[in-house]
Amino acid sequence: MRRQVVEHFAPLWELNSLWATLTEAERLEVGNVVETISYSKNEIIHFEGDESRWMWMVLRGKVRIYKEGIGLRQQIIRLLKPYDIFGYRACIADEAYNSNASAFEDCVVYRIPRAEFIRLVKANGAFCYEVMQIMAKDLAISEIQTVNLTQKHIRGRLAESLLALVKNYGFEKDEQTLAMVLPREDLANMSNMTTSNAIRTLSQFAQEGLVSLDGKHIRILDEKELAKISRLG
Amino acid sequence: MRRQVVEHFAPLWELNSLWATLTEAERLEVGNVVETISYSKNEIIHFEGDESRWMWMVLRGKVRIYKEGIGLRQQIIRLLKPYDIFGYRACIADEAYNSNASAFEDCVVYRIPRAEFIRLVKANGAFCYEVMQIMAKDLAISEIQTVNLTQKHIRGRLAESLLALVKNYGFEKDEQTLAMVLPREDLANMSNMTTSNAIRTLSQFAQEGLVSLDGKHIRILDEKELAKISRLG
DNA sequence: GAAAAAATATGTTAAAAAACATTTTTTATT
DNA sequence: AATAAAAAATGTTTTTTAACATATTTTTTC
Repeated sequence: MRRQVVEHFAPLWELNSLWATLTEAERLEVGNVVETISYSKNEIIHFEGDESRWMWMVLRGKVRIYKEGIGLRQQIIRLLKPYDIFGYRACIADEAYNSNASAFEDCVVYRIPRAEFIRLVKANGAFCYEVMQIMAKDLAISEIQTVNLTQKHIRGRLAESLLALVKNYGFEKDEQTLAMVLPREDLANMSNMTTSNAIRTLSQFAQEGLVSLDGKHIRILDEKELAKISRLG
Repeated sequence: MRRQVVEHFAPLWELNSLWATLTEAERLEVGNVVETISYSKNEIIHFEGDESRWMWMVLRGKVRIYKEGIGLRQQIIRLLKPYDIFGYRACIADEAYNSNASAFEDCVVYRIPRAEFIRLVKANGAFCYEVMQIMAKDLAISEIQTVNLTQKHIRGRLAESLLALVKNYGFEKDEQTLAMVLPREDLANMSNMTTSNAIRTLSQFAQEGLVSLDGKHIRILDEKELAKISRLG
């Protein structure tokens, strides 16, 4: 269940370069209106179509941003980690959220009312520029993703997703095991394929010695070859 | 061939709400560094991977923004019309352009050096906010596009593209003929399908009375049914 | 205006991936 | 620990769409 959290977290401005741009006065203001909320695994944080009343930041855990298309088939747009922001696009465009956000695992988030976020964007040029740069990166990722998902074949798309997970979450201490444990269904929803095909193709990769599988734990054995498969489609 | 244009165009700040935010001093500055360039049909304006030295605005004609994926297959990201801006994302992210821009037809564009554009963004909050809103809209379009192109079948994708063209360019005086004349190949590159399939599916639509075809001119006869085909995938 | 080139049209075949079906394994619940 | 539920694995069939082939029409070039 969603609930207010009493546990203490570091204030926003100590967490990343975005919030570090705030002035003393702004920090006070934001401190007064920020809420800390925890969600349990798979709980929905916001729905596509909901009025964008807040912009959000992940504090702990991972958040899944996804759209539902034809026949409730899900497309994961982004997987977030601590200190990533979300919901900011809808706030800026003054539109409803255009995707769903759900707790990938138990997690804690900060949320700031839209009005306060927009006030900061308009009042503080450095803050605004930071948000812009984040959005510019997200836009590039989205455009690249469109081409990857439409033009590459299943193997290429799956390899692409595995490499994206490596880039985003890195490895465990062994420098091989993906530091992100996810069900095959999510891997499928990232890669625009059915769960069956994600499972099948992943076992093929294992048979070819590109990865090794231990339940949900994936070890990346041949990153170079995966990159090649991804590149060639 | 690309060439400097001597013909007179209205100054930027009279053209749309973005440039209207500039102060007198900024207008002078920009006026000194803006260049007017004309491109002939299908000429490349910038390549993916080129250093983002300018942000651009269409003055006359249409511009095609596209990416090349596997095997040089093209995906059209956006089709622009006068007063639309492009190349701004790469300038803000301080990255190379992530797509190609080419003249869809003979056209004239303004271009502003990246440094000047960034200076404006940082100095003028209203200008910055306008750019942000444009980017927020483009990001939403890109995310929707990803799901459309990956989940819908050929008929749904083609219907979607036709409706997008209607929305973007409108109709001729007859209120039926699409005010945008484009080869089937571009329609295919918008819709993630082969040219053959765009041609075939378009003739099917014609046979079903949804559109009528007169060479490259497309009359939309049953927008409601096209919307239904698009919606159901 | 004739020839060449490009675009459109349409039929056929092959490849890719979804859909469906069933079994096995893992995880959660009592 | 036993049972139920969920996830993973894997084989088969069907659908979708690309690839290929070829003819026709339209546009461009000389």
